[in-house]
Amino acid sequence: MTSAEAAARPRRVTRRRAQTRQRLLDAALTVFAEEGFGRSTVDRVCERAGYTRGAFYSNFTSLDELFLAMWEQRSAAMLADLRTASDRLGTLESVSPDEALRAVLEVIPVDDAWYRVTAEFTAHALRNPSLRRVMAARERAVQDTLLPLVETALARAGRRVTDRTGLGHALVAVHDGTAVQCLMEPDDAAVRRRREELFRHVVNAYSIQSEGARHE
Amino acid sequence: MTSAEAAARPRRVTRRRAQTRQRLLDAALTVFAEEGFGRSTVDRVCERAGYTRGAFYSNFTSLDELFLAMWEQRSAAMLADLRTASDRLGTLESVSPDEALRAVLEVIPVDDAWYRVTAEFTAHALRNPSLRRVMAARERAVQDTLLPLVETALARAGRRVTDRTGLGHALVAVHDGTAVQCLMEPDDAAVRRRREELFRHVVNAYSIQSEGARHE
DNA sequence: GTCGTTGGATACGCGAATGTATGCGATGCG
DNA sequence: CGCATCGCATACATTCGCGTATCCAACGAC
Repeated sequence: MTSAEAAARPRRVTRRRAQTRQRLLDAALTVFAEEGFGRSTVDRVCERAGYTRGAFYSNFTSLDELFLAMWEQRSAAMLADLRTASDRLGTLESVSPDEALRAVLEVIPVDDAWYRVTAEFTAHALRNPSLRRVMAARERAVQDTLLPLVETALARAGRRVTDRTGLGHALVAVHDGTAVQCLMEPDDAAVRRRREELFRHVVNAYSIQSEGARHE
Repeated sequence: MTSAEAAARPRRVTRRRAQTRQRLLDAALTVFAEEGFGRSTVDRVCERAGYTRGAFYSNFTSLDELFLAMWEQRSAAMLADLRTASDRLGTLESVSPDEALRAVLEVIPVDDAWYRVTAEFTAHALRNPSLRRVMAARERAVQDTLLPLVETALARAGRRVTDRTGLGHALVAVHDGTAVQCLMEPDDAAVRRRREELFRHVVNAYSIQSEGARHE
């Protein structure tokens, strides 16, 4: 319901149709990552997916629509992974904040292609009010998924979050900022360690030792 | 020396030439911010600058070259501003960390057009090894300028930085991450407050009360 | 199997952007 | 003041990408 494609005519989605649509979406990720969204063309996406432009225009009306659809699909998948990990961690008895952090960072891998696309999408959204709203909604969803997990892990370590919204935004900002750094120097393990370190610091800074908790 | 244009033939740079070159650079910022780098064309940049394509090809060989030149010029200017502010703060007697933070944040305004371009450039650099090196160098320069300033301000508050490189990278990451948030919701003052708050937290997290200092 | 429908390929015309080649006024130099 | 070079405009050929219209094959219902 988030995207606008629901407004089109209610075309019956057959299996065949769904497959080519998906292949186009997958190809789009690769092509956008390689060429950049602005320099990408319908031709290239189709070529990569193994179709011709006829298939494209039968499934999408513009590159923008494909881009948005792809981004929404991929980030929804990422969010689902996050929820799964969150549930899994929730059932465990003892989870240290460090373990929780590691688990989250594993689920949200700093994938090269995906982050390139995200960077493009961000730049694109800065120019497009409706895309801005999409991104804002996504950020809220991420926070809603992430915060309970973080709070649970912290609670087990005897800490309580002081500023929920502050922490939520901080986590997203830190993720975005450090992800770029990781991709800029992909072979430097130190960058990733610093990333983790920064997350730890931030989580600590936005929480305090809760009164009833005994230390260690 | 950072860019590669020095490899061209040593063309005498007359005043006239420098002017049109500069106007093209200025126009590029606007156009790239409005249309996105990928969607920008030589035509549009020239139109905006008040020239024709002849002028462009007389000064640059490609849009990529113009983009890089523009980015380097603007970020060099920003760095110069930062140094100026740093020097000015250095001469003052008492500067609280908060004041220093404010001063720095004012010098690095989250300018809409500029940050859109930065986002584009980042995305572009993620795809281009040589641009990556340029960005990495720039980040190092920012850190080299910023860290002394932060350390001085902290020292006056009786604090000492524990992990310089960690703090440097953290500051850049936080800036990038929060700048996006500020631009996504430009009218929301709360976002900017959270940004400042996060900076404070990070600076605190990467420093400790130094031994010889008396509190207040 | 037959027929209607659907999915995608092919063919076409068009506009836009590119890069180059050439022309011409402006500018600097003696 | 005249000449040579410079700087930008103009003209041109070409390529590229788009969107549509049409066609053919695969599929599904019965």
